[in-house]
Formats: sequence, structure tokens, C-alpha cells
Amino acid sequence: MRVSRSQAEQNRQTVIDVASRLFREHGFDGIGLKDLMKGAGLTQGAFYKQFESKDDLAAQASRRAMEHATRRWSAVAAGSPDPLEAVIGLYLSTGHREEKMEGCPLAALGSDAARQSEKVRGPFQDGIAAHLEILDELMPRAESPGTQRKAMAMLSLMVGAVTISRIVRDEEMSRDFLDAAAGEARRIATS
Amino acid sequence: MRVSRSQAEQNRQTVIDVASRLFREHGFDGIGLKDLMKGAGLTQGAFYKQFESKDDLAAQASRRAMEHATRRWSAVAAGSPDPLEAVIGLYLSTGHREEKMEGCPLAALGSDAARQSEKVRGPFQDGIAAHLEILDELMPRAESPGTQRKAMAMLSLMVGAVTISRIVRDEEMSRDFLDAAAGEARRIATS
DNA sequence: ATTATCTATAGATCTATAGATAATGC
DNA sequence: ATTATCTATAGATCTATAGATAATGC
Repeated sequence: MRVSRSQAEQNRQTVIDVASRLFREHGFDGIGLKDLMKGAGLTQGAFYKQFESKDDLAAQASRRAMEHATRRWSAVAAGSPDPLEAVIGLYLSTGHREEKMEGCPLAALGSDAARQSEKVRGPFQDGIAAHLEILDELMPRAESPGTQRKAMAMLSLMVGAVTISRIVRDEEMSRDFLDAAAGEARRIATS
Repeated sequence: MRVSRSQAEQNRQTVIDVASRLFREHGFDGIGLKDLMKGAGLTQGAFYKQFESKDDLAAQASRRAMEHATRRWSAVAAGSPDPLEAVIGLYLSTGHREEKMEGCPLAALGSDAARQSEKVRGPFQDGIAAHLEILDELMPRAESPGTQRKAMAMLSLMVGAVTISRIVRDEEMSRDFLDAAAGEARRIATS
């Protein structure tokens, strides 16, 4: 039953990956250790040799999810002639709205995260700061000062819009929120 | 043990009021029927004579919370010489950030609501529409068309900012999000 | 006679721990 | 000998139901 150290380490990484997705889909309280471990092909009993507690896993999964999201923004920006527009367009798309499990952890877990321990909120804060840095760098610097504050407003706008677009049952209204936010995000950048 | 019909109805209303606050504080999955009923001075056994299921209570509590929030916006607007500024100032304040239990359900339960049944998301959608109507009416109509879309962007911005300000552990950063969003909300209105 | 609430409980699930097992690592 | 994972379980909690109780409403 015992596996090699590298296999054990790989299992641990798989659990964190799986948890980062399942927490985004079901919320921190909406999925148990049994199903989280099952998602990684293990049983519940193996959990506590790998993690201190569920809160510990939540913290590590949150860090991984936020870092993944940050890298995604960087990649999208790097691969486009209009980087800021690319980030805005991708984030405020129906595609992102539908893929909660792989999408932004702030939109998938925002109100949940506010109720978590400091250990979990720490990784969220770090990820937020990283997102702000990317937006700040992409912001046209010519005529406009205060890009830091603009980045904060833009992130708030985008997170709020995707969150609301996922609540709303009416497809047209849901889409309008994404479009309205995209339009306003572009205006924030160029004002 | 039996109480009069009007007393029973009053008890039901109290349960809905209590639930609308406790769900905002702990999330839909973060509080059980036992504690919800206890908050209304009753025991768990009385629950199913009053409600179909926990989901049923979640829907009714969500409706009440959203209607309460809408009325609050109306009242604040009606009592100020600069109604839109009053709503923005109140919503994006540290006071609102701290009083999750009495504050906006979208900020307190946004990512949770997206995972709920249609029965719960319906009341949220109705409340969102009501909030948009208020913003739309308060928006200066002079030079600016598309007030409907502006209202959507403004609501997304405000909900996102309060949600993030509650996650962030650093007090200065948290406050900066509220201030940045307030500044941008004013600019959306007057552009 | 009806019924709102109570106590009690069923059956499922949750987090966390204990002890057995079998493969690794020395 | 050590240890990663397994099965099994403790003890708490969850939603929902059953039956008793006592006050209302006819």
C-alpha cells in the first residue's frame, strides 16, 4: 500500500489541484474530504498524512488557484497585441461565466473567502495583489495618473460582474452585465 | 404548546428575518436548521410546519434580504440632496464592510447564490433588477445615454469592491478598494 | 377536533483518528 | 524500520420525520 516518496508528493499535488477546482465549484463548505480525496484517486484515510486540516488544504488550494489565475492573465496578455483588451475580453466572456471550476477564484469563491480563516484569506490577498500588478502594468500610462486605483476599480468591476452574471437566471440580463462591465472597463483604462 | 394563528404567522416571519441575517453571516451551508430556529426562539421540530425545506427558507430569506436592501437604498436616496452620492458613500463605507449580517446580500452571498437552486436565484435576480432601477433613476440623465448599462457596471463595481474589501486582511488595501470604487462610481455617473 | 410546537430519533454525512497492511528506504 | 495508504470507526452535526403535548378554534 505504501508508495514511493516522489509518488506521495505527486499525490499531494494532485489533491491540491483537485481541491482548487472542487472548492471553486461547490464552495469550501459544499464538498467534503471524502469526495476531495476520491477526486484524486485516494481514500479519506490518507488525508491527514498530507494535510493538517481541511482549513490547511483550503489555504493551499486557494493559493494554487490564485497563482494559476495570475499566470493565466500573464499568458493571455503576453499573447496578444492589445493585452489589456485581451484580459478584459476573456474575463468578461460567457465562456468564463460557464467554467466556474477553472475560472477566477475571486468570482467563484468571493463571498465564501470573506468568511474563511486568515490562513485562507492570506493567499487570496496575495493573489489579489498579483492581479493588480498585472492590470497596473497593462494600463496605458500616457495621460492618466493613479493607475493603481484604476486597477482596483477594474478588478472589482470584473469580479462583481461575473459573480452577478452567474446568479442571474435570465440569459439576456446575464450577458448584459458582462457587456456593460467590459465597456466600462475599457473606459476606465482610457480615461 | 400550540400558539394562536397570528402568533404562528409572526413566528414564521421571525424565522425568515433571522435566516436572512444568519445566512448572510455564515453562508447557506454555514448554518443549520437547529441554529436558525434557535435564533427565532423555537426548536428544530417546528421548522417543517412552517417551511417545505431548507431551500424553501433560503429562497424566502433571500427575497426578504434583497427587498430590505432595496428599500434601504430608496430611503437613503430620498433623505439626501445628492441621492446617488449618498448611496455610493454608504455602500462603499467601512461601516457596510463590517456589518455583513445587515448589509447587501449580493456582497455577503454573491458566490454562494450562484450555486443555489433556481428557486433561490429567482429572488436574487428580482432584487438585482430592483437595484438597477434605483440606480437608473438616480443617474444624471443630461448628457449621458445608456444609463441602464451604466447602472449594471456601477452595481458590479460596488458589489465586487465590498466583497474584495472583506477578503483582504490588510486594512489599508481593504480601504483603498472601497475608495477606488467610490471614485470610479462617481465618474461612471457623470461621464 | 385541529394544530403549532415540543422532544426524540432515523439515516446520512462531516472532520478527524486508530490500527492494519504492504511497499519503500536504509 | 519506516511510512503512505487503506479500512474502520468515533463523535459531532446535518436534514427531515414521527409521535406526544397542550393550547386554539370551532
